[in-house]
Amino acid sequence: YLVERRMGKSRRALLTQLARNKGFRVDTELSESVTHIVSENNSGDEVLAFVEKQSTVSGERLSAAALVDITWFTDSMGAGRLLEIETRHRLQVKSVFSAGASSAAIPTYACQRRTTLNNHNKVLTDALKILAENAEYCESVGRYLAFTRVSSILKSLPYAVTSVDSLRGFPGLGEHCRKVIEEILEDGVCQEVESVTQSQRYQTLTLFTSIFGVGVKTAEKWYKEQHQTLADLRASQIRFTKEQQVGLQYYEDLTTPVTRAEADMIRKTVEEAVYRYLPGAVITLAGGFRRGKETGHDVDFLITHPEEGKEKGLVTKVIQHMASQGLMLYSDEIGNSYQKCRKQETSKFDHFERCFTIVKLNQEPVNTAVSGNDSREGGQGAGGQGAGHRPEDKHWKAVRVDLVIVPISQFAYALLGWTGSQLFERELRRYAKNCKHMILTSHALYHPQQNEYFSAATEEEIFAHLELDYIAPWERNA
DNA sequence: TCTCTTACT
DNA sequence: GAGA
DNA sequence: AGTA
Ligand SMILES: Nc1nc2c(ncn2[C@H]2C[C@H](O)[C@@H](COP(=O)(O)OP(=O)(O)OP(=O)(O)O)O2)c(=O)[nH]1
Ligand SMILES: [Mg+2]
Ligand SMILES: [Mg+2]
Repeated sequence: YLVERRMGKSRRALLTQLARNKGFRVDTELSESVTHIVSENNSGDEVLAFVEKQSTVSGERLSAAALVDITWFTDSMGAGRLLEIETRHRLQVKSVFSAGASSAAIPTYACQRRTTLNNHNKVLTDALKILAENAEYCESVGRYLAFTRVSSILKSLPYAVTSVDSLRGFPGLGEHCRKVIEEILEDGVCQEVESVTQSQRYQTLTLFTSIFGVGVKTAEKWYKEQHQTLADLRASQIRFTKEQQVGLQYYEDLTTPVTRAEADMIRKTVEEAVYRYLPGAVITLAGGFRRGKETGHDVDFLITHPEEGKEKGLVTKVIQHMASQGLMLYSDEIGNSYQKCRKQETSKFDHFERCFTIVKLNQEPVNTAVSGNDSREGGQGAGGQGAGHRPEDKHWKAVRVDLVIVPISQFAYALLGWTGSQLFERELRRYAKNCKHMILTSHALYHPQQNEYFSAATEEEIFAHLELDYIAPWERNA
């Protein structure tokens, strides 16, 4: 396999052709059948990083392939056969651990690790996620966290786990998780996980908690009342909250993943409304999309202004404007009144506004047959006919959108707080408290003992205050 | 035995 | 469920 | 009780 980076498309094609003419096999895809990875003008570390990125999809194991310099390739071409790899051919990997030795200790907190989207252990992490969810359904926060943390460690590994022995020293990985992993490595399934997923309780609570406005408590209550399907709920006499009403009404749309392209379209709409009132405002896409995800359950935006205070009261205006366009299907504004009024202290806090909305995203009329939302009454304007199916002329989609208006002085904290992932946030705050005796929120970082607040203009500065290595947004997929 | 993120409606 |  |  020839690495294109720094070699160039044309030169790579030329060398590939040349080698094949001489009877060598050259693959254009990385796979486990690759024996040599040849690169030109890249360091061993760079090639390794590249290989890791490539092998994300199917988690192939390439550890057998040797990383070699172009000189090995040219020498071999000259000799007309595959030469033994000499030291001068071998690309040096700085991290020393190329030889397969178990590498450095894994740090305890997810905020001390880099977790990108290429998960080499999806089967294992999916299984642990199911046990975590099930613990949540048993209202066991502790067990939920324990399973979730181990799952996150496996997501951060640059290789696929193949033996339980290699798991020694992993923080938070105890008897129970080890047994789960062992069973899956052995025969592909774990009995406990299988019995959870096939249980009626797990399936029903998963369905009910996927409704906006429904948490574990409510799902459990409805399950105990013998409800099992959305149709049951809709046909019942249950008194739904406003959130649950829209959650059921737009269920189909809200459970359909939002694409990056849709996020960009919504950004345009938000920009138009925001700039109308505050032309100098700056809008930043946060949440999972900022971490590089291709899809999400919602779209998260941060809005600020270079002049402190200019942003005050913006949320309401933006919501009202979008509502006047008929684009606001639901909104819940959240201000900043303190439940716990801790001391006086500056205008450090003050205005910080949020709004959870459901917006109407206009779409091109699409021809792909059946799909629909609420099974009884269709959309607003037009006639929703066919029982349970989307009318042909429904040309929009309901999308959850979160808006956060933040004064520039708190922007870095809000950005860090709203970029996630959720586990990354919890771990950052847990680390701050336990290791640094500090409290981190999405507004500030402070030291209660010394009554000191830390200002930060960038996320880098916050990591520095915490004495953590900087972790980039795409490495926060814990 | 205690802890497990923090803040809002 | 696991660590301090 | 729910949301992020
Ligand atoms: N502190 C704190 N922050 C949270 C919590 N839940 C979410 N956040 C932050 C981090 C998230 O990345 C950000 C946006 O939340 P979302 O629910 O939209 O999740 P995210 O965008 O990561 O994924 P998504 O694709 O939307 O499901 O808000 C929480 O429980 N505590
Ligand atoms: Mg999101
Ligand atoms: Mg969100």
